[in-house]
Amino acid sequence: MAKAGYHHGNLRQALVEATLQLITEKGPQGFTLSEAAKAAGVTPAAVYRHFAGRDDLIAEAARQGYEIFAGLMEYAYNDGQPSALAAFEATGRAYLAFARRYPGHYMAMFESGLSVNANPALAAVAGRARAVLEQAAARLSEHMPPGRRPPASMVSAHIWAMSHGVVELFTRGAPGSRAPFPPEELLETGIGIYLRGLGLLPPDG
Amino acid sequence: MAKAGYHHGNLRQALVEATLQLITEKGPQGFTLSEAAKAAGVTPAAVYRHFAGRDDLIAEAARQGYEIFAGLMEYAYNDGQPSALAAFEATGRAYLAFARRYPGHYMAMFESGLSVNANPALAAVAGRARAVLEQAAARLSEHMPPGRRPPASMVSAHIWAMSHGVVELFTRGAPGSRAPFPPEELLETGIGIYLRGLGLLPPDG
DNA sequence: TGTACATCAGTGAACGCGCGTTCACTGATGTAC
DNA sequence: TGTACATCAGTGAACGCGCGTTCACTGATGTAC
Repeated sequence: MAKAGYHHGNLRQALVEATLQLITEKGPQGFTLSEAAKAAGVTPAAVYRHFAGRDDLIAEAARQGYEIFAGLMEYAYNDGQPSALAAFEATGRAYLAFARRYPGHYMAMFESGLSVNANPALAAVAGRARAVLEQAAARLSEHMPPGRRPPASMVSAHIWAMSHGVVELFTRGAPGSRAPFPPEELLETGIGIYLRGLGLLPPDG
Repeated sequence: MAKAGYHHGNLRQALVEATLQLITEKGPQGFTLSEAAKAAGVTPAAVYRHFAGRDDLIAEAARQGYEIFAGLMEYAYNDGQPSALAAFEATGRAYLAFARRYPGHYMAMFESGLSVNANPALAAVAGRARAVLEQAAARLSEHMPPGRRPPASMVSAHIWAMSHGVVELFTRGAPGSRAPFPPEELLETGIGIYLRGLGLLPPDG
């Protein structure tokens, strides 16, 4: 890792990691290209060997984040085993765990204001992550009475919105800050009530 | 408004409005004090007559946002009339309407990373807004079987999280961007399913 | 194994720029008489 | 109504700074022979 010479060895990735660290500390808009270079132990000019600029650096951090995210979601979903319901709940927990464990990636992905669709590689992997959520919702829908079930994409949007809201409002020292409950509990109970509303859990489970 | 002389007349508020405009366009971290001054037609130095710096400017924008927000929520809640349920749903709609109508305020409040508790005036009015949500949830709880009802503060946190998530993910050109449904519909159906899960709406209403 | 050479990652100096912040000032406004 | 004066909001020049970006360069690494 520390090659400590004229050539860095793996500067590209070191810059991404410096960026993630800086985003975690100061937010996606709160740092400069020069800071990232310095954090990686390198001259600002060296950054241009690997990235087009600051935005490109953030985009790569986000891309790696989506990669990890998609992997975690797929792993949690586990092909719908042992049951559609259990797998669905596992993806919810995985969402929150990802946000906690990879805050820099999460911020680069969802709070940097970058346009996912402007970057094809980014759009592809983001789509892969979204597909897991939607498949989980679709499999869940099969257990609902056909006439009354909302579209699977709507269910996945609801769950995504609640998960994201919990992360943003209660995971950091944010506005709701008194943090009445642990985020994990908040999300778990919230999803539980929601699933009961869909008729997928017993009325007073 | 346009006094067009050496003295501006109402520079303080003009600066806040310039700030709101800039936040809407470039995000809470994406503009400078000098830009705000220029947008208000004034020298950067003049800003210091009214604000301690850029953060103070953002804090005042957020404070005014919380003021408007609290007022809208109180108006929508309408003292729980005509029913606890209807009033609760109205606050949900008001939340989204606020985010749409006052995007600069919303971003200053929830996306600027400012610490609400660092500023007493801000903390006070933010608390007032939160109190409306919690009261709405508390009144709703009274209609639930006592043994099984979750705490009112949890219910209000759930709803707040889902509302915020819908705003962040589906209201702007954000990551979920294909925007499968109008945000208003998404929030309304989401809250509906959630309330059904609480036993407050008939199982297949 | 040794030498010559090509490659290219990173340097460091340079540039012009806009930033935040300060300061003595200026001139518009309001008020006392 | 008119004059003198106090107030204070906004000016404009100045400062030092760090930024993004470019450029010719340097020196470490890899490879051909």
